[in-house]
Amino acid sequence: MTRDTETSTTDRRSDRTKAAILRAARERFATQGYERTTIRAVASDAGIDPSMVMRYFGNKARLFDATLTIDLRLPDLTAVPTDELPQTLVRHFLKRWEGDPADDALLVLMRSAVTNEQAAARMHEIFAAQVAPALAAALGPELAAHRAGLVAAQLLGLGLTRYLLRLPAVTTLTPDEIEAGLAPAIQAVLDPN
Amino acid sequence: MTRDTETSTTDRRSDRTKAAILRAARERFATQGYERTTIRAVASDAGIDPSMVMRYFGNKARLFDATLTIDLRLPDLTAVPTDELPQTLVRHFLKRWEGDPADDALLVLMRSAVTNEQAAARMHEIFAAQVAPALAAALGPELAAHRAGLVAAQLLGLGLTRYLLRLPAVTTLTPDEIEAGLAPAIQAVLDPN
DNA sequence: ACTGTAGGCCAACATGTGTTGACTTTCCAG
DNA sequence: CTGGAAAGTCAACACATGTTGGCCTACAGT
Repeated sequence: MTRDTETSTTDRRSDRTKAAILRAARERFATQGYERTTIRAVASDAGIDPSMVMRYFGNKARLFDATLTIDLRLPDLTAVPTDELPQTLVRHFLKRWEGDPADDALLVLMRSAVTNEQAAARMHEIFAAQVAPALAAALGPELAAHRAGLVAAQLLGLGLTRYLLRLPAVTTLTPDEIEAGLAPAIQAVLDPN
Repeated sequence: MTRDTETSTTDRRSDRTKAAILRAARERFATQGYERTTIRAVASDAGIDPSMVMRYFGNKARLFDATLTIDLRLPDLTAVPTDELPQTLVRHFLKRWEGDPADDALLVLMRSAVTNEQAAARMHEIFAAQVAPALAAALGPELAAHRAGLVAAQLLGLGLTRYLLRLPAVTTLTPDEIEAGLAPAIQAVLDPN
């Protein structure tokens, strides 16, 4: 598509198609989930032959796996005052998702993790590696251990109902309304009493 | 299995196998979702031939549809004091799910609704027909209209993380801990301020 | 006993899928 | 120029799945 005469260090031709495959795969997995996404469709989106997908990623499961590299990009929660923590969280996820939910890897993952063990396992990893530590740093380890799960439940519940199920009662709310409604709820979960 | 010499009014032989198919289908759809559930597997579970499934239900989509008759069995929320409403809700859903999540139709539906339009539409119906009115009766229509979605998000978020994704941080909590942690959160969502 | 019908089984078809291997084209190093 | 590897295409295999239609079997009504 674009001119590419500028040869950046390692700019093999395969890198571009590999990237195109990944982009197409993310899109498909995101909108249709693992089972309904076909190698043929991904290849077609990427403008190449299905066998290329196999050459670069081995098989469907590994392609899927390559798709699931996720960085929640959580801000440093120790820098925010405790009482602003809930709204910071809600705002952070809303911001991520309001852009283009269809290619946010976290939603991709949610959609698949519900029926796919591999994806569910990856979800556990992400929670353990990113969410839990961030909350532990902000709240102290004991409290976080008991409450992090419920916080995740609330945030994922929002993602589920608004972006995957698209429940009208949730999609009609504005981001501001959601922030105003949900932040106090998360605050309540975090309150130690 | 059981003796059935007592012929209750309309006890055709087909009714039993039809019921067996439905039971098997619920179980499969619940644990594997729509796509990964095969007619052959359902038939095998029910101990009959795949073609029987077609005879009774026409096709896979209609079998699925027959599976989705859901009654949340929400208690009469007007009978509970407003400040006990959240814990009543949390307890109600926990009770339903703690029994055998695998054959609770609501979880079946959630699992499928994430990738299946038909199921998602049914989810909308159930929310509109059961959750929204119950909350409207207890809270008044205006408040309910703005908050019911977030309440649903929180309850479904619980179901998602605990029973579908099985996040350790949530599965390790006891029902009592969940009730104690989540009820105040829902209360916060309902607080009009 | 006879027969029609509902309940059930079997074998096959059509299709879509993941995956493979052989063949062609591109393109750069020597 | 030229050879050989990298990048890509093509056609097919093997298999699972939804679905169909023909056949068998039990059994209730006559």
